[in-house]
Amino acid sequence: MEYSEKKVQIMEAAEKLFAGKGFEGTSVRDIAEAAGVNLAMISYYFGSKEKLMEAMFSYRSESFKLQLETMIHNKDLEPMQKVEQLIDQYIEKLMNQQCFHRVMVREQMVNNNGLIATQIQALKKRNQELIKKLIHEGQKKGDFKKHIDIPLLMMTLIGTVSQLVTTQHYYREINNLQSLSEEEFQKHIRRKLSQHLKGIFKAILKHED
Amino acid sequence: MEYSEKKVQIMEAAEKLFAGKGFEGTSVRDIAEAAGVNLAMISYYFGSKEKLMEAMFSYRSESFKLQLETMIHNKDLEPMQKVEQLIDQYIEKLMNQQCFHRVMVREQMVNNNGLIATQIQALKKRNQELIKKLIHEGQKKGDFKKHIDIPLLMMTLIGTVSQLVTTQHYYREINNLQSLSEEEFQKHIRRKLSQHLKGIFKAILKHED
DNA sequence: GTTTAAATCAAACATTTGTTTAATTTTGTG
DNA sequence: CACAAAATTAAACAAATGTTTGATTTAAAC
Repeated sequence: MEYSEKKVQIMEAAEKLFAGKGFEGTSVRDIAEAAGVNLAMISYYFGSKEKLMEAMFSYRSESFKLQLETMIHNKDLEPMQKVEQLIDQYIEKLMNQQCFHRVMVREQMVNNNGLIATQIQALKKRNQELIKKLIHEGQKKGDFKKHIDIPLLMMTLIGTVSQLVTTQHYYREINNLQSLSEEEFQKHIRRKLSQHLKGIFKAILKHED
Repeated sequence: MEYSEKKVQIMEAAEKLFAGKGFEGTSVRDIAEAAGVNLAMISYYFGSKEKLMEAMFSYRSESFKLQLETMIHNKDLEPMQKVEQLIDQYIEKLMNQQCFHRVMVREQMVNNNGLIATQIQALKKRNQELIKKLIHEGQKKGDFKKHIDIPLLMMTLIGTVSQLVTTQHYYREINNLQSLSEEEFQKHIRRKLSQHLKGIFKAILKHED
């Protein structure tokens, strides 16, 4: 599907609303108003509300993929450095697309076997493969421990970032960070998260217990 | 509010539906049918759909609280043992109330300042206080490191469990666990999670880096 | 400038929504 | 049994929903 300016306009408005109020909680009229287009344009361009959601998903999925292919084959980086880059990339992607992430969190809770579930599954599988390669490489080099539960490790990476993104207002309050500007706060989160997760990964991948 | 048998019947049906399709995605007629009561009974008992949600939330919140008060003051347990019990209790609560948890995940994403947001905030604060006490005790005894970011640590605990609960079908597939019965699979998850999180906590609380 | 297709619009469409009504049945109490 | 309160029901309600229609405007091509 090609994305005309108007289409993108609608998809981005829809994304924001879906993130805040959910798919069912957002009316087509809400979307039309937020996008500044006539109500009928949504059916005209996408066919239906459901198909708008699918289109938005495809649109965002593309830019949500981690860009690791070249980095992975870089011989100048230690495995641990690569893992750290993976963590930072993941944080970056997720923090930069918080709305889309919220939509994804909602969607993956319903185990429908529609187009969107398939897309989420594909995204997950792709990232899982990448980190698997990375860790196996480190194990072969003797840098990492044997017997690492990679899916569980991914749960911790994704889960921690996701939890912070979806409940950041709590985090902000509990840490008395209201004085920070929104931008400063976002930077603060990224730095903290990066540090925290790298520590966890290092411990799991390297330390003996 | 007192919970008559019929009220509980309705709340539990609603919980299950809200978990699967969200609040807005569930119609009052859906709930009535699932609970086996007449449509009008929901307004009759609860006043409105919104108030039913709030009632269900209060009802479930009560049994969702961690029971740690007595354990915390037990002098026979090492701080690390207490942390491990905290982890296991958290896993237990969340795995036993997966539907309610899903509803909570959805709700805490919308930063409304209604009754439900307040209840979630209270729950979080309570658990946060408990673990704070626990960790400070361990630090005083010299068992744990100084400078631990407790809120972030909670993000990892809650986030990891939550991520696994909300995407367990994906986890099951990637690990080729389809042959297990549902019950066996749930047990498998608990064991794995417990082991995994205890390792992380131990590393963060004890290891120097 | 005319023609043709695409884009935009207000209005209408049929359903579904949450809630209320008013009548009926059940239950508990004397 | 008689009576009152509570519980249950089918029907109706207005409002909101996603989608379609048919007319009108804009844009592009010749």
